[in-house]
Amino acid sequence: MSAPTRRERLRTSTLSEIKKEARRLLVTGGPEAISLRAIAREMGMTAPAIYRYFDSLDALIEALAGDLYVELSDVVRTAKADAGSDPVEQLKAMARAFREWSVAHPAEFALILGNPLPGIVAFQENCDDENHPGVEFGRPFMETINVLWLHHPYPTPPRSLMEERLAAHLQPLHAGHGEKVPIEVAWAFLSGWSRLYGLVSMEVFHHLRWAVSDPGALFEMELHAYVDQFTPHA
Amino acid sequence: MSAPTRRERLRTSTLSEIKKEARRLLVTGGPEAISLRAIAREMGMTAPAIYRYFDSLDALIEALAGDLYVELSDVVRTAKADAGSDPVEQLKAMARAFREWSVAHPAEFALILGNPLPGIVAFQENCDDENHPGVEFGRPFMETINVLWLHHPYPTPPRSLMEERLAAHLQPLHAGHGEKVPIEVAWAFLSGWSRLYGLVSMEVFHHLRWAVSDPGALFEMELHAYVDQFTPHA
DNA sequence: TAGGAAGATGAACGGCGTTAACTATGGCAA
DNA sequence: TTGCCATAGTTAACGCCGTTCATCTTCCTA
Repeated sequence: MSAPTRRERLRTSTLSEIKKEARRLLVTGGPEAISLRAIAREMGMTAPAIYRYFDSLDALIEALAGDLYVELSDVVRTAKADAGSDPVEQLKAMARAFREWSVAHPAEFALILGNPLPGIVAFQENCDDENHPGVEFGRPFMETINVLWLHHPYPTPPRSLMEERLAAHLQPLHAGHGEKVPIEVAWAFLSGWSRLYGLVSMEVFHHLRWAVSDPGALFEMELHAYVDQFTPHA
Repeated sequence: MSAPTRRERLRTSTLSEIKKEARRLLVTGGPEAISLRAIAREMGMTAPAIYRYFDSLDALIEALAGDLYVELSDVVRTAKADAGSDPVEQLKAMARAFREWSVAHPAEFALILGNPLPGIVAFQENCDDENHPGVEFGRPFMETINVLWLHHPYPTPPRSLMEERLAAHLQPLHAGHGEKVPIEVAWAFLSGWSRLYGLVSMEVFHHLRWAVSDPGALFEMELHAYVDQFTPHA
């Protein structure tokens, strides 16, 4: 726990400058515009020097993806914290925060939540770790839905269906989020997340252009329909 | 309407061989593995020769994407035709066919339904044409949901919400599918398609690995939940 | 049968990731 | 203070890539 030496300070500074430049390229030219030579050029260095900091371009991209996951997780977590104490409002705030970040950062979204590049595949491999960024990202959603379930149960598919189709295949989720996640919570989470992801992903990738001129409005409608299942009806 | 000349026959044959080879590269190495030089090498040609057939690599990829859209549309249409006359069964068959094609052809899925490459962006631009492959792909879904709605209305979000959030922004959809699509059908289609897309996309891109070991089972459960809304309950 | 269009070629330009050999430098131990 | 060595950075090179240009061959047609 000693103060970092001068060498160490320089090293971490260069390291983050590399990633900053990589992100700039990502934003301006998409994932495949990230190149060691362009990064080095912009930094006044030569490309091979970067190999002192990353094993390969893929490793750099993987590290960048990790950072982005953390950034997105923070955005979502902050939105939840600012949303008051009503779990339904928390859920809406998190979903909106996720969409807004994604729409505002399409290239970053593409990198971590789109078609995985070679460098990203490895990133997804060991996600059974409970500290993996992906797991961390899902946690606030899971917790909120858990609160909702404990507060007043919402309708779910028949238990028999959930047992057969879901409970038998949840080892990875339990590894990250603990064994005590009720099957109903796991269902509501996965069902909701896939809807959220589908909608946002289609908007970010312009796969809704042919149908709708204001994806944000469609999102709000679907969000309304989703949280509606959690509010008991007369 | 005359018989194709020898030149023309050779040309179309070379053209489709190029695309065949491009797809082989796509499948074995992902979208960014498609390269003119590799295609030419495999065909016993040199790279510049391909410029007689396509303006650029991006144009080739765009053409390939068009073919793949048609292939996927055919798969879905065939599944519908083989599913009998019950619209709910038709819907399930189409959804399953979509998933199966996607899981079996992850690289192709990534190309046409994932993070758009530069060459794909142009492909998405003029999708207000009613013959655009994307519109064509959605048509059998839309038609089936339309039949369901006419047969016996299913529950929807409040009309006021649909009017405000959806009806005002449906010009593109109406351009492709006609003005007469009821708002309830548009809603059920978009809602269902985004769920289907989200789930399949996450499975294909391995974004469910951290949660579920058998995405197919989750898919079946969600499909069940989705079509359930179309079957009137006592 | 002459000529022009279409198909294909080789060379070249600038870009890329990556490796290898080499140089300069900062910080620590003797 | 001196000597050393790990660390950071360099240049040069290899083999990919898309693309352009000038050139050559082949086929079809007028």
